[in-house]
Amino acid sequence: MLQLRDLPTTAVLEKFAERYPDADITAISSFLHLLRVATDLSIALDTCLSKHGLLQGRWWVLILLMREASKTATPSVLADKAGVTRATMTGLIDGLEQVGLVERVYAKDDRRSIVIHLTEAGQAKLDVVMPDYYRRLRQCMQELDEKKREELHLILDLINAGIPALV
Amino acid sequence: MLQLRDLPTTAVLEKFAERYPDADITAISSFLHLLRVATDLSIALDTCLSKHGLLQGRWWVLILLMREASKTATPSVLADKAGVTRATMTGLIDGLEQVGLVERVYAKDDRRSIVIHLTEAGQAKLDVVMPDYYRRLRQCMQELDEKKREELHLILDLINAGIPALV
DNA sequence: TTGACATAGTTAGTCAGCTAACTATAATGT
DNA sequence: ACATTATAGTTAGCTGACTAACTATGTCAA
Repeated sequence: MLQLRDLPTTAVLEKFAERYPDADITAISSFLHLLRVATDLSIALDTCLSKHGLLQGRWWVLILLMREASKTATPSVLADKAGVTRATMTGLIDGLEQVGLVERVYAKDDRRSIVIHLTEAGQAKLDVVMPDYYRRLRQCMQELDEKKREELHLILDLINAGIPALV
Repeated sequence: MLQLRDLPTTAVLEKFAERYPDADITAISSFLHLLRVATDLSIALDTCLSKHGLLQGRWWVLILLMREASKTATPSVLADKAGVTRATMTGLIDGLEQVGLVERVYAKDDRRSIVIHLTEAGQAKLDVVMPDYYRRLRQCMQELDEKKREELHLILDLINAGIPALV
């Protein structure tokens, strides 16, 4: 995703709207603002995680495993939940297995399938990363009171409902 | 950016909050919701642009050039405004130049520098892409009234101000 | 004035995503 | 029962970001 360092001013958008009458200035402005803040958040998250030797992909896999009572899941399920292809998940698991945070366990009932297991080291890594992440995130959002958080939730759902119209 | 197909329920977050007391459940929920909607928007934008043979990077370069009265800018300035490295901008310009949407013009005053010029074909491409993009975006955001757009703006600014705390 | 540093753009190599094709195994319908 | 189809995971190769190193040119201070 681009970082959109230089968002258009209203004056620029008005100029564009003269040439392209379909332009809805506040819609464009909201859209770009949303993309920009989200990109900056994502970059900040990566920076935070990289201090612990993780990136978003691997970190998310660990979290998905921790959510399970058995601390295990198949690569296919993990891929679906993380929103990546199975091929990408193979790579993420390779990386995590090499540093000992997860292990591949071969299934007996279906010999095509394997399960990925969160190791003790993987859980220990989360026990360091998550408190740090949660503490930082709390600070990041502290100026947003509960009312604003609810407003945001509603607004995001409205935008989300409109996404099919964009494609 | 991950696609976060499977956001945690409040129940899952409460479970995590037991183990990690710093967890601020509505902050986490807002954060992930924002990232997810923005990612989906970005993917939808790419889908829309790809119908015109563009991706976000190249499209944004064309827009930045069109904003200028001279329809030109240097690669360095474009890189800064698009939030990519100069190396990446070299590649974006290569691609745009190959299909004739921009051209490199060698500067006389500073022989290190070149300027990138939006060609007639580049302007013509924008004149097709932008109305389509604006029309779709208007539809996508149509359920968001002006009041909600202002609320969103305010909320995003608050979150943005908190980002340094996340890094 | 000239040596050190700064700036503009490019090149080479890395990385994490992707698609498409592959192997192995399981499930299914005739 | 067995040929076809579906599923699980991996591999190979592509892409568009990135960093680091490079060439060429400009700037500035001793």
